[in-house]
Amino acid sequence: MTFQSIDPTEIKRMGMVKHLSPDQWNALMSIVEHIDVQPAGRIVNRRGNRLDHSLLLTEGLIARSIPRSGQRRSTFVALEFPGDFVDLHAFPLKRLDHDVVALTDCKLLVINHDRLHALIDAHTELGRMLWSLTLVDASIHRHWAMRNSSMRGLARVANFFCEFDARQAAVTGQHADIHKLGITQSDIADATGLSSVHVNRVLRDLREDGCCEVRPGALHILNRQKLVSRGAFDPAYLYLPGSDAVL
Amino acid sequence: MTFQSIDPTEIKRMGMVKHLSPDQWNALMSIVEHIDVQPAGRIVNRRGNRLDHSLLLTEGLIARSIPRSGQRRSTFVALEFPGDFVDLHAFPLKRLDHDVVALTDCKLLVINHDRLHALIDAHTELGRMLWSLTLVDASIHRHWAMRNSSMRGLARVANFFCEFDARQAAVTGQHADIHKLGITQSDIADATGLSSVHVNRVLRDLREDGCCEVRPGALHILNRQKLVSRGAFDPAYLYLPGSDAVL
DNA sequence: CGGAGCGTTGAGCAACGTCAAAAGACGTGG
DNA sequence: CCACGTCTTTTGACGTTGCTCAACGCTCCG
Repeated sequence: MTFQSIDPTEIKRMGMVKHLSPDQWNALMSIVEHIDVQPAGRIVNRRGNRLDHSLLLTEGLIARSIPRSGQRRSTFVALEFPGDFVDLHAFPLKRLDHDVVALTDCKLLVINHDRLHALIDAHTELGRMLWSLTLVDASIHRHWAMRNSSMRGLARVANFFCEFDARQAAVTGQHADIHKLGITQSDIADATGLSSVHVNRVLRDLREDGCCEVRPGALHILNRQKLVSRGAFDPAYLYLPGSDAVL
Repeated sequence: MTFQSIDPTEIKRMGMVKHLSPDQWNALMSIVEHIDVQPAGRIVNRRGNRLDHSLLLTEGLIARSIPRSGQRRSTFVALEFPGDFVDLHAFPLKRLDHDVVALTDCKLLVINHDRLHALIDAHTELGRMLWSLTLVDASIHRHWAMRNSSMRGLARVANFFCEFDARQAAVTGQHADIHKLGITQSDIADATGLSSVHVNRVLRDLREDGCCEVRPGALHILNRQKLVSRGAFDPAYLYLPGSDAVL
Protein backbone atom coordinates (compact mmCIF):
# COMPACT_ATOMS: atom_id res chain seq x y z
CA MET A 1 0.00 0.00 0.00
CA THR A 2 1.19 3.44 -0.87
CA PHE A 3 0.04 6.43 1.13
CA GLN A 4 -0.21 9.89 -0.31
CA SER A 5 -1.42 13.16 1.07
CA ILE A 6 -4.78 14.12 -0.43
CA ASP A 7 -6.70 17.28 -0.97
CA PRO A 8 -10.29 16.07 -1.30
CA THR A 9 -11.38 19.23 -3.09
CA GLU A 10 -9.16 18.23 -6.00
CA ILE A 11 -10.90 14.93 -6.65
CA LYS A 12 -13.50 15.20 -9.36
CA ARG A 13 -16.93 13.64 -9.28
CA MET A 14 -17.10 11.30 -12.26
CA GLY A 15 -18.95 8.23 -13.52
CA MET A 16 -21.40 6.60 -11.16
CA VAL A 17 -20.78 8.88 -8.20
CA LYS A 18 -22.25 11.72 -10.24
CA HIS A 19 -25.50 10.42 -8.78
CA LEU A 20 -24.35 12.08 -5.55
CA SER A 21 -25.10 15.76 -5.10
CA PRO A 22 -22.11 18.11 -4.72
CA ASP A 23 -22.88 18.40 -1.01
CA GLN A 24 -23.03 14.65 -0.57
CA TRP A 25 -19.80 14.31 -2.49
CA ASN A 26 -18.01 16.87 -0.34
CA ALA A 27 -19.24 15.17 2.81
CA LEU A 28 -17.91 11.87 1.53
CA MET A 29 -14.55 13.38 0.56
CA SER A 30 -14.21 14.83 4.02
CA ILE A 31 -13.76 11.39 5.55
CA VAL A 32 -11.31 10.01 2.95
CA GLU A 33 -8.10 9.08 4.70
CA HIS A 34 -5.64 8.55 1.92
CA ILE A 35 -5.08 7.35 -1.62
CA ASP A 36 -4.12 3.77 -2.26
CA VAL A 37 -2.12 2.91 -5.39
CA GLN A 38 -2.27 -0.62 -6.73
CA PRO A 39 -0.31 -2.13 -9.63
CA ALA A 40 -1.89 -4.08 -12.48
CA GLY A 41 -2.54 -7.70 -11.55
CA ARG A 42 -2.72 -7.13 -7.82
CA ILE A 43 -5.56 -8.71 -5.89
CA VAL A 44 -6.86 -5.70 -3.96
CA ASN A 45 -9.26 -7.64 -1.76
CA ARG A 46 -9.47 -11.36 -1.41
CA ARG A 47 -12.77 -13.17 -0.88
CA GLY A 48 -13.65 -14.03 2.67
CA ASN A 49 -11.40 -11.38 4.25
CA ARG A 50 -12.99 -9.14 6.81
CA LEU A 51 -12.84 -5.51 5.66
CA ASP A 52 -12.95 -2.34 7.76
CA HIS A 53 -12.84 0.03 4.78
CA SER A 54 -14.16 0.41 1.25
CA LEU A 55 -12.47 1.75 -1.87
CA LEU A 56 -13.58 4.32 -4.42
CA LEU A 57 -11.79 3.98 -7.76
CA THR A 58 -10.47 7.20 -9.29
CA GLU A 59 -8.07 5.88 -11.94
CA GLY A 60 -7.67 2.53 -13.66
CA LEU A 61 -9.77 -0.55 -14.23
CA ILE A 62 -10.81 -3.19 -11.73
CA ALA A 63 -12.59 -6.54 -12.01
CA ARG A 64 -14.72 -8.44 -9.56
CA SER A 65 -13.57 -11.99 -9.97
CA ILE A 66 -14.75 -15.40 -8.80
CA PRO A 67 -12.22 -18.24 -8.98
CA ARG A 68 -13.39 -21.32 -10.86
CA SER A 69 -13.25 -24.38 -8.69
CA GLY A 70 -10.51 -26.71 -9.82
CA GLN A 71 -9.27 -24.46 -12.60
CA ARG A 72 -6.58 -21.88 -12.98
CA ARG A 73 -8.79 -19.28 -14.62
CA SER A 74 -11.44 -17.20 -12.95
CA THR A 75 -14.68 -15.60 -14.02
CA PHE A 76 -15.28 -11.87 -13.98
CA VAL A 77 -18.71 -10.76 -12.82
CA ALA A 78 -18.28 -6.99 -13.25
CA LEU A 79 -15.81 -4.31 -14.28
CA GLU A 80 -15.36 -1.17 -12.21
CA PHE A 81 -14.53 2.20 -13.74
CA PRO A 82 -13.35 5.48 -12.21
CA GLY A 83 -16.16 6.84 -10.06
CA ASP A 84 -17.22 3.37 -8.88
CA PHE A 85 -17.08 2.02 -5.38
CA VAL A 86 -15.32 -1.28 -5.87
CA ASP A 87 -16.34 -2.96 -2.64
CA LEU A 88 -18.98 -0.89 -0.93
CA HIS A 89 -20.84 -4.19 -0.56
CA ALA A 90 -18.40 -4.97 2.21
CA PHE A 91 -19.75 -2.09 4.28
CA PRO A 92 -23.00 -3.85 5.24
CA LEU A 93 -21.81 -7.40 4.53
CA LYS A 94 -18.38 -7.22 6.24
CA ARG A 95 -17.08 -10.04 4.05
CA LEU A 96 -16.99 -10.31 0.29
CA ASP A 97 -17.75 -13.48 -1.63
CA HIS A 98 -15.45 -12.54 -4.52
CA ASP A 99 -11.99 -11.18 -5.26
CA VAL A 100 -11.32 -7.61 -6.36
CA VAL A 101 -8.51 -7.48 -8.91
CA ALA A 102 -6.70 -4.51 -10.45
CA LEU A 103 -6.56 -5.03 -14.23
CA THR A 104 -4.45 -1.90 -14.73
CA ASP A 105 -2.55 0.38 -12.38
CA CYS A 106 -5.16 1.97 -10.11
CA LYS A 107 -5.70 4.80 -7.69
CA LEU A 108 -8.27 4.31 -4.96
CA LEU A 109 -9.70 6.45 -2.18
CA VAL A 110 -9.78 4.60 1.11
CA ILE A 111 -12.91 5.14 3.19
CA ASN A 112 -13.05 3.78 6.70
CA HIS A 113 -16.26 1.97 7.63
CA ASP A 114 -16.57 3.46 11.11
CA ARG A 115 -16.29 6.98 9.75
CA LEU A 116 -18.71 6.14 6.97
CA HIS A 117 -21.12 4.76 9.54
CA ALA A 118 -21.06 8.02 11.46
CA LEU A 119 -21.39 10.07 8.29
CA ILE A 120 -24.45 8.17 7.11
CA ASP A 121 -26.13 8.53 10.49
CA ALA A 122 -25.83 12.28 10.02
CA HIS A 123 -26.80 12.27 6.33
CA THR A 124 -29.56 9.72 5.84
CA GLU A 125 -30.07 10.67 2.21
CA LEU A 126 -26.41 10.00 1.49
CA GLY A 127 -26.87 6.57 3.01
CA ARG A 128 -29.81 5.85 0.74
CA MET A 129 -27.83 7.01 -2.27
CA LEU A 130 -24.93 4.73 -1.42
CA TRP A 131 -27.43 1.91 -1.08
CA SER A 132 -28.63 2.77 -4.58
CA LEU A 133 -25.10 2.63 -5.95
CA THR A 134 -24.67 -0.92 -4.67
CA LEU A 135 -27.98 -1.85 -6.29
CA VAL A 136 -26.77 -0.56 -9.63
CA ASP A 137 -23.95 -3.06 -9.20
CA ALA A 138 -26.60 -5.72 -8.65
CA SER A 139 -28.36 -4.65 -11.84
CA ILE A 140 -25.09 -4.97 -13.74
CA HIS A 141 -24.57 -8.43 -12.29
CA ARG A 142 -28.01 -9.40 -13.55
CA HIS A 143 -27.13 -8.16 -16.98
CA TRP A 144 -23.90 -10.13 -16.99
CA ALA A 145 -25.79 -13.25 -15.95
CA MET A 146 -28.27 -12.67 -18.78
CA ARG A 147 -25.57 -11.87 -21.32
CA ASN A 148 -23.40 -14.88 -20.57
CA SER A 149 -26.39 -17.19 -20.25
CA SER A 150 -28.36 -16.36 -23.35
CA MET A 151 -26.20 -14.62 -25.94
CA ARG A 152 -23.88 -16.24 -28.46
CA GLY A 153 -20.19 -15.47 -28.63
CA LEU A 154 -20.29 -12.62 -31.11
CA ALA A 155 -23.24 -10.84 -29.54
CA ARG A 156 -21.77 -11.42 -26.11
CA VAL A 157 -18.49 -9.73 -26.91
CA ALA A 158 -20.23 -6.94 -28.83
CA ASN A 159 -22.52 -6.29 -25.89
CA PHE A 160 -19.56 -6.31 -23.54
CA PHE A 161 -17.79 -3.69 -25.64
CA CYS A 162 -20.94 -1.57 -25.73
CA GLU A 163 -21.03 -1.60 -21.95
CA PHE A 164 -17.37 -0.69 -21.87
CA ASP A 165 -17.99 2.18 -24.27
CA ALA A 166 -21.02 3.48 -22.38
CA ARG A 167 -19.33 3.33 -19.01
CA GLN A 168 -16.19 4.96 -20.31
CA ALA A 169 -18.29 7.73 -21.81
CA ALA A 170 -19.93 8.24 -18.43
CA VAL A 171 -16.49 8.71 -16.90
CA THR A 172 -15.04 11.15 -19.43
CA GLY A 173 -18.30 12.86 -20.25
CA GLN A 174 -18.07 12.25 -23.99
CA HIS A 175 -18.19 9.38 -26.45
CA ALA A 176 -14.87 8.33 -27.92
CA ASP A 177 -14.18 5.98 -30.82
CA ILE A 178 -10.89 4.85 -29.38
CA HIS A 179 -10.61 3.53 -25.86
CA LYS A 180 -7.39 2.76 -24.11
CA LEU A 181 -7.99 -0.89 -23.29
CA GLY A 182 -5.73 -2.12 -20.58
CA ILE A 183 -7.01 -5.66 -20.77
CA THR A 184 -5.97 -8.75 -22.67
CA GLN A 185 -8.02 -11.13 -24.77
CA SER A 186 -7.77 -13.52 -21.89
CA ASP A 187 -9.48 -10.92 -19.68
CA ILE A 188 -12.25 -10.59 -22.24
CA ALA A 189 -12.57 -14.37 -22.15
CA ASP A 190 -12.93 -14.33 -18.36
CA ALA A 191 -15.58 -11.62 -18.62
CA THR A 192 -17.63 -13.30 -21.33
CA GLY A 193 -17.23 -16.92 -20.29
CA LEU A 194 -15.59 -17.89 -23.58
CA SER A 195 -12.18 -19.45 -24.17
CA SER A 196 -9.45 -17.01 -25.10
CA VAL A 197 -9.01 -18.80 -28.41
CA HIS A 198 -12.65 -18.30 -29.24
CA VAL A 199 -12.48 -14.66 -28.19
CA ASN A 200 -9.69 -14.20 -30.68
CA ARG A 201 -11.85 -15.58 -33.48
CA VAL A 202 -14.84 -13.50 -32.43
CA LEU A 203 -12.66 -10.39 -32.50
CA ARG A 204 -11.64 -11.25 -36.06
CA ASP A 205 -15.31 -11.62 -37.03
CA LEU A 206 -16.15 -8.26 -35.45
CA ARG A 207 -13.27 -6.67 -37.31
CA GLU A 208 -14.27 -8.19 -40.65
CA ASP A 209 -17.83 -7.13 -39.97
CA GLY A 210 -16.66 -3.54 -39.58
CA CYS A 211 -17.89 -3.18 -35.99
CA CYS A 212 -14.73 -2.70 -34.01
CA GLU A 213 -11.09 -3.56 -33.90
CA VAL A 214 -9.00 -4.54 -30.91
CA ARG A 215 -5.37 -3.68 -31.18
CA PRO A 216 -2.93 -4.24 -28.39
CA GLY A 217 -3.80 -1.57 -25.88
CA ALA A 218 -6.84 -0.05 -27.55
CA LEU A 219 -10.40 -0.72 -28.68
CA HIS A 220 -11.35 1.07 -31.90
CA ILE A 221 -15.05 1.45 -32.47
CA LEU A 222 -15.51 1.51 -36.24
CA ASN A 223 -19.31 1.58 -36.38
CA ARG A 224 -21.07 2.13 -33.08
CA GLN A 225 -24.56 1.65 -34.46
CA LYS A 226 -23.60 -1.70 -35.93
CA LEU A 227 -21.89 -2.74 -32.71
CA VAL A 228 -24.96 -1.85 -30.67
CA SER A 229 -27.10 -3.81 -33.10
CA ARG A 230 -24.86 -6.90 -33.06
CA GLY A 231 -24.83 -6.84 -29.27
CA ALA A 232 -28.54 -5.98 -28.89
CA PHE A 233 -27.39 -3.38 -26.39
CA ASP A 234 -29.76 -1.30 -24.26
CA PRO A 235 -27.98 0.74 -21.55
CA ALA A 236 -31.01 1.08 -19.26
CA TYR A 237 -29.62 -1.44 -16.77
CA LEU A 238 -26.62 0.82 -16.10
CA TYR A 239 -28.76 3.54 -14.48
CA LEU A 240 -26.28 6.08 -15.84
CA PRO A 241 -26.27 9.57 -14.33
CA GLY A 242 -27.93 11.94 -16.76
CA SER A 243 -30.09 9.25 -18.35
CA ASP A 244 -33.71 8.97 -17.22
CA ALA A 245 -32.54 6.80 -14.37
CA VAL A 246 -34.47 7.56 -11.20
CA LEU A 247 -32.37 7.20 -8.10
CA MET B 1 -54.75 -8.13 -6.52
CA THR B 2 -56.47 -9.83 -3.64
CA PHE B 3 -56.68 -8.16 -0.27
CA GLN B 4 -56.92 -10.05 2.96
CA SER B 5 -56.92 -8.97 6.53
CA ILE B 6 -53.63 -9.77 8.22
CA ASP B 7 -52.46 -10.35 11.73
CA PRO B 8 -48.73 -9.61 11.58
CA THR B 9 -47.99 -11.60 14.70
CA GLU B 10 -49.02 -14.72 12.83
CA ILE B 11 -46.41 -14.38 10.11
CA LYS B 12 -43.32 -16.39 10.82
CA ARG B 13 -39.77 -15.23 10.29
CA MET B 14 -38.22 -17.68 7.84
CA GLY B 15 -35.44 -17.96 5.30
CA MET B 16 -33.40 -14.85 4.59
CA VAL B 17 -35.34 -12.53 6.89
CA LYS B 18 -34.08 -14.58 9.83
CA HIS B 19 -31.16 -12.20 9.61
CA LEU B 20 -33.52 -9.66 11.18
CA SER B 21 -33.82 -9.63 14.95
CA PRO B 22 -37.29 -10.37 16.40
CA ASP B 23 -37.66 -6.67 17.24
CA GLN B 24 -36.74 -5.61 13.74
CA TRP B 25 -39.13 -8.20 12.35
CA ASN B 26 -42.00 -6.96 14.50
CA ALA B 27 -41.30 -3.39 13.49
CA LEU B 28 -41.41 -4.39 9.86
CA MET B 29 -44.62 -6.37 10.29
CA SER B 30 -46.24 -3.38 11.92
CA ILE B 31 -46.24 -1.48 8.62
CA VAL B 32 -47.49 -4.33 6.41
CA GLU B 33 -50.74 -3.27 4.82
CA HIS B 34 -52.15 -6.44 3.37
CA ILE B 35 -51.40 -9.77 1.73
CA ASP B 36 -51.25 -10.02 -2.03
CA VAL B 37 -52.06 -13.35 -3.68
CA GLN B 38 -50.70 -14.05 -7.14
CA PRO B 39 -51.37 -17.06 -9.39
CA ALA B 40 -48.65 -19.08 -11.10
CA GLY B 41 -47.45 -17.44 -14.29
CA ARG B 42 -48.42 -13.91 -13.34
CA ILE B 43 -45.92 -11.13 -13.90
CA VAL B 44 -45.97 -9.47 -10.49
CA ASN B 45 -43.87 -6.48 -11.49
CA ARG B 46 -42.88 -5.48 -14.96
CA ARG B 47 -39.50 -3.90 -15.72
CA GLY B 48 -39.47 -0.15 -16.00
CA ASN B 49 -42.60 0.38 -13.93
CA ARG B 50 -42.39 2.86 -11.10
CA LEU B 51 -43.09 1.15 -7.78
CA ASP B 52 -44.30 2.66 -4.52
CA HIS B 53 -44.18 -0.57 -2.56
CA SER B 54 -42.07 -3.71 -2.17
CA LEU B 55 -43.10 -7.32 -1.63
CA LEU B 56 -41.98 -9.91 0.91
CA LEU B 57 -42.64 -13.48 -0.23
CA THR B 58 -44.24 -15.79 2.34
CA GLU B 59 -45.43 -18.67 0.18
CA GLY B 60 -44.53 -19.89 -3.29
CA LEU B 61 -41.67 -19.44 -5.70
CA ILE B 62 -40.75 -16.37 -7.72
CA ALA B 63 -38.21 -15.66 -10.46
CA ARG B 64 -36.45 -12.50 -11.47
CA SER B 65 -36.56 -12.59 -15.22
CA ILE B 66 -34.96 -10.63 -18.06
CA PRO B 67 -36.59 -10.96 -21.48
CA ARG B 68 -34.24 -11.99 -24.28
CA SER B 69 -34.20 -9.44 -27.04
CA GLY B 70 -35.94 -10.77 -30.11
CA GLN B 71 -36.86 -14.11 -28.58
CA ARG B 72 -39.86 -15.55 -26.88
CA ARG B 73 -37.98 -17.01 -23.94
CA SER B 74 -36.48 -15.09 -21.08
CA THR B 75 -33.56 -15.61 -18.75
CA PHE B 76 -33.89 -16.02 -15.01
CA VAL B 77 -31.28 -14.28 -12.90
CA ALA B 78 -32.48 -15.40 -9.46
CA LEU B 79 -35.13 -17.42 -7.65
CA GLU B 80 -36.88 -16.06 -4.59
CA PHE B 81 -38.04 -18.26 -1.72
CA PRO B 82 -40.34 -17.60 1.23
CA GLY B 83 -38.64 -15.09 3.50
CA ASP B 84 -37.15 -13.16 0.58
CA PHE B 85 -37.90 -9.63 -0.42
CA VAL B 86 -38.62 -9.98 -4.11
CA ASP B 87 -38.15 -6.37 -5.14
CA LEU B 88 -36.67 -4.43 -2.27
CA HIS B 89 -34.25 -3.11 -4.88
CA ALA B 90 -37.10 -0.90 -6.05
CA PHE B 91 -37.08 0.94 -2.73
CA PRO B 92 -33.92 2.93 -3.43
CA LEU B 93 -33.97 2.53 -7.23
CA LYS B 94 -37.66 3.29 -7.85
CA ARG B 95 -37.61 1.35 -11.11
CA LEU B 96 -36.58 -2.23 -11.72
CA ASP B 97 -34.59 -3.37 -14.71
CA HIS B 98 -36.15 -6.84 -14.73
CA ASP B 99 -39.50 -8.59 -14.44
CA VAL B 100 -40.70 -10.38 -11.31
CA VAL B 101 -42.65 -13.53 -12.19
CA ALA B 102 -44.61 -15.91 -10.00
CA LEU B 103 -43.59 -19.47 -10.88
CA THR B 104 -46.16 -20.97 -8.51
CA ASP B 105 -49.12 -19.55 -6.63
CA CYS B 106 -47.71 -16.99 -4.20
CA LYS B 107 -48.55 -15.00 -1.10
CA LEU B 108 -46.78 -11.69 -0.61
CA LEU B 109 -46.72 -9.04 2.09
CA VAL B 110 -47.12 -5.56 0.64
CA ILE B 111 -44.89 -2.91 2.21
CA ASN B 112 -45.39 0.70 1.27
CA HIS B 113 -42.23 2.66 0.51
CA ASP B 114 -43.26 5.81 2.35
CA ARG B 115 -44.00 3.90 5.51
CA LEU B 116 -40.78 1.93 5.11
CA HIS B 117 -38.90 5.19 4.68
CA ALA B 118 -40.28 6.49 7.97
CA LEU B 119 -39.59 3.21 9.73
CA ILE B 120 -35.96 3.12 8.63
CA ASP B 121 -35.40 6.70 9.76
CA ALA B 122 -36.47 5.58 13.23
CA HIS B 123 -34.55 2.27 13.13
CA THR B 124 -31.23 2.88 11.40
CA GLU B 125 -29.99 -0.62 12.14
CA LEU B 126 -33.03 -2.07 10.40
CA GLY B 127 -32.17 0.02 7.37
CA ARG B 128 -28.66 -1.32 7.29
CA MET B 129 -29.96 -4.87 7.59
CA LEU B 130 -32.34 -4.38 4.68
CA TRP B 131 -29.42 -3.00 2.69
CA SER B 132 -27.57 -6.21 3.55
CA LEU B 133 -30.44 -8.33 2.31
CA THR B 134 -30.33 -6.65 -1.09
CA LEU B 135 -26.58 -7.24 -1.21
CA VAL B 136 -27.11 -10.94 -0.62
CA ASP B 137 -29.25 -10.81 -3.76
CA ALA B 138 -26.29 -9.21 -5.53
CA SER B 139 -24.03 -12.00 -4.31
CA ILE B 140 -26.48 -14.57 -5.67
CA HIS B 141 -26.54 -12.76 -9.01
CA ARG B 142 -22.76 -12.96 -9.12
CA HIS B 143 -22.93 -16.66 -8.48
CA TRP B 144 -25.47 -17.13 -11.27
CA ALA B 145 -23.24 -15.18 -13.64
CA MET B 146 -20.30 -17.37 -12.67
CA ARG B 147 -22.30 -20.59 -12.87
CA ASN B 148 -23.79 -19.90 -16.27
CA SER B 149 -20.55 -18.52 -17.65
CA SER B 150 -18.06 -21.13 -16.60
CA MET B 151 -19.80 -24.41 -15.79
CA ARG B 152 -20.88 -27.12 -18.21
CA GLY B 153 -24.45 -28.29 -18.48
CA LEU B 154 -24.38 -31.11 -15.97
CA ALA B 155 -22.46 -29.17 -13.32
CA ARG B 156 -24.64 -26.16 -13.94
CA VAL B 157 -27.88 -27.99 -13.30
CA ALA B 158 -26.40 -29.87 -10.34
CA ASN B 159 -25.23 -26.60 -8.80
CA PHE B 160 -28.63 -25.06 -9.41
CA PHE B 161 -30.34 -27.93 -7.57
CA CYS B 162 -27.88 -27.60 -4.70
CA GLU B 163 -28.82 -23.96 -4.34
CA PHE B 164 -32.47 -24.89 -4.47
CA ASP B 165 -31.92 -27.51 -1.78
CA ALA B 166 -29.92 -25.18 0.47
CA ARG B 167 -32.39 -22.33 0.18
CA GLN B 168 -35.35 -24.59 0.75
CA ALA B 169 -33.65 -25.98 3.85
CA ALA B 170 -33.18 -22.42 5.10
CA VAL B 171 -36.91 -21.88 4.76
CA THR B 172 -38.14 -25.05 6.45
CA GLY B 173 -35.27 -25.30 8.92
CA GLN B 174 -34.33 -28.84 7.91
CA HIS B 175 -32.86 -30.69 4.97
CA ALA B 176 -35.27 -32.75 2.90
CA ASP B 177 -34.54 -35.32 0.21
CA ILE B 178 -37.73 -34.56 -1.63
CA HIS B 179 -38.64 -31.04 -2.67
CA LYS B 180 -41.94 -30.02 -4.11
CA LEU B 181 -40.74 -28.51 -7.34
CA GLY B 182 -43.31 -26.25 -8.90
CA ILE B 183 -41.21 -25.55 -11.96
CA THR B 184 -40.94 -27.10 -15.39
CA GLN B 185 -37.89 -28.24 -17.29
CA SER B 186 -38.34 -25.15 -19.37
CA ASP B 187 -37.97 -23.04 -16.21
CA ILE B 188 -34.76 -24.88 -15.38
CA ALA B 189 -33.59 -24.09 -18.90
CA ASP B 190 -34.30 -20.39 -18.41
CA ALA B 191 -32.42 -20.44 -15.12
CA THR B 192 -29.36 -22.26 -16.42
CA GLY B 193 -29.15 -20.78 -19.90
CA LEU B 194 -29.57 -24.16 -21.59
CA SER B 195 -32.21 -25.27 -24.05
CA SER B 196 -35.07 -27.24 -22.57
CA VAL B 197 -34.16 -30.22 -24.72
CA HIS B 198 -30.65 -30.22 -23.33
CA VAL B 199 -31.95 -29.86 -19.79
CA ASN B 200 -33.97 -32.97 -20.36
CA ARG B 201 -30.86 -34.91 -21.36
CA VAL B 202 -28.85 -33.53 -18.44
CA LEU B 203 -31.61 -34.64 -16.05
CA ARG B 204 -31.38 -38.14 -17.50
CA ASP B 205 -27.61 -38.11 -16.95
CA LEU B 206 -28.06 -36.95 -13.35
CA ARG B 207 -30.62 -39.69 -12.77
CA GLU B 208 -28.41 -42.41 -14.29
CA ASP B 209 -25.51 -41.08 -12.24
CA GLY B 210 -27.58 -41.57 -9.07
CA CYS B 211 -27.48 -37.89 -8.05
CA CYS B 212 -31.08 -36.84 -8.26
CA GLU B 213 -34.32 -37.46 -10.06
CA VAL B 214 -36.86 -34.96 -11.29
CA ARG B 215 -40.37 -36.25 -11.48
CA PRO B 216 -43.29 -34.09 -12.42
CA GLY B 217 -43.77 -31.87 -9.41
CA ALA B 218 -40.85 -32.99 -7.27
CA LEU B 219 -37.08 -33.10 -7.04
CA HIS B 220 -35.72 -36.24 -5.36
CA ILE B 221 -32.21 -35.96 -4.04
CA LEU B 222 -30.76 -39.47 -4.22
CA ASN B 223 -27.20 -38.70 -3.12
CA ARG B 224 -26.60 -35.21 -1.81
CA GLN B 225 -22.86 -35.61 -1.44
CA LYS B 226 -22.56 -36.67 -5.06
CA LEU B 227 -24.78 -33.85 -6.22
CA VAL B 228 -22.69 -31.29 -4.34
CA SER B 229 -19.57 -32.80 -5.86
CA ARG B 230 -20.93 -32.80 -9.43
CA GLY B 231 -22.02 -29.18 -9.01
CA ALA B 232 -18.88 -28.07 -7.14
CA PHE B 233 -21.25 -26.38 -4.73
CA ASP B 234 -20.14 -24.11 -1.90
CA PRO B 235 -23.01 -22.26 -0.17
CA ALA B 236 -20.90 -19.40 1.20
CA TYR B 237 -22.29 -16.95 -1.37
CA LEU B 238 -25.81 -17.40 0.05
CA TYR B 239 -24.89 -15.78 3.40
CA LEU B 240 -27.45 -18.08 5.00
CA PRO B 241 -28.71 -17.20 8.49
CA GLY B 242 -27.07 -19.51 10.99
CA SER B 243 -23.98 -20.08 8.86
CA ASP B 244 -20.83 -18.08 9.68
CA ALA B 245 -22.24 -15.29 7.56
CA VAL B 246 -21.48 -11.92 9.12
CA LEU B 247 -24.19 -9.39 8.48
C1' DC C 1 -63.08 -36.15 -27.46
C1' DG C 2 -59.84 -32.65 -28.69
C1' DG C 3 -56.46 -29.32 -27.67
C1' DA C 4 -52.64 -27.44 -25.01
C1' DG C 5 -48.68 -27.88 -22.50
C1' DC C 6 -45.01 -30.78 -20.96
C1' DG C 7 -41.62 -34.56 -21.30
C1' DT C 8 -38.87 -37.62 -24.22
C1' DT C 9 -36.09 -39.07 -27.99
C1' DG C 10 -33.51 -39.02 -32.47
C1' DA C 11 -30.81 -36.85 -36.24
C1' DG C 12 -28.05 -33.34 -37.95
C1' DC C 13 -25.52 -29.29 -37.41
C1' DA C 14 -23.42 -25.06 -35.46
C1' DA C 15 -20.89 -23.20 -31.72
C1' DC C 16 -17.37 -23.62 -28.80
C1' DG C 17 -13.39 -25.85 -26.25
C1' DT C 18 -8.89 -28.06 -26.22
C1' DC C 19 -4.43 -28.96 -27.82
C1' DA C 20 -0.59 -27.54 -30.20
C1' DA C 21 2.54 -24.69 -32.73
C1' DA C 22 4.45 -20.47 -34.11
C1' DA C 23 4.95 -15.59 -34.48
C1' DG C 24 4.85 -11.03 -32.41
C1' DA C 25 5.40 -7.78 -28.30
C1' DC C 26 7.88 -6.37 -24.42
C1' DG C 27 10.89 -5.98 -20.68
C1' DT C 28 15.39 -7.49 -18.54
C1' DG C 29 20.04 -8.28 -18.13
C1' DG C 30 24.32 -8.80 -20.34
C1' DC D 1 22.72 -3.12 -28.88
C1' DC D 2 21.44 -7.98 -28.74
C1' DA D 3 19.91 -12.33 -26.47
C1' DC D 4 16.64 -14.25 -23.78
C1' DG D 5 12.41 -15.40 -21.37
C1' DT D 6 7.69 -14.45 -20.81
C1' DC D 7 3.30 -13.15 -22.10
C1' DT D 8 0.05 -12.40 -25.73
C1' DT D 9 -1.90 -13.07 -30.16
C1' DT D 10 -2.90 -15.87 -34.04
C1' DT D 11 -3.99 -19.94 -36.61
C1' DG D 12 -5.00 -24.90 -37.65
C1' DA D 13 -6.99 -29.34 -36.55
C1' DC D 14 -10.04 -31.96 -34.07
C1' DG D 15 -13.37 -33.37 -30.61
C1' DT D 16 -17.21 -32.14 -27.66
C1' DT D 17 -21.08 -29.71 -26.12
C1' DG D 18 -25.20 -28.02 -26.85
C1' DC D 19 -28.86 -26.10 -30.18
C1' DT D 20 -32.53 -26.73 -33.60
C1' DC D 21 -35.96 -29.15 -35.83
C1' DA D 22 -39.07 -32.68 -35.70
C1' DA D 23 -41.90 -36.29 -34.16
C1' DC D 24 -44.44 -38.70 -30.66
C1' DG D 25 -46.46 -39.91 -26.14
C1' DC D 26 -48.32 -38.32 -21.90
C1' DT D 27 -51.43 -35.83 -18.81
C1' DC D 28 -54.58 -32.60 -17.67
C1' DC D 29 -58.58 -30.02 -18.51
C1' DG D 30 -62.28 -28.05 -20.95
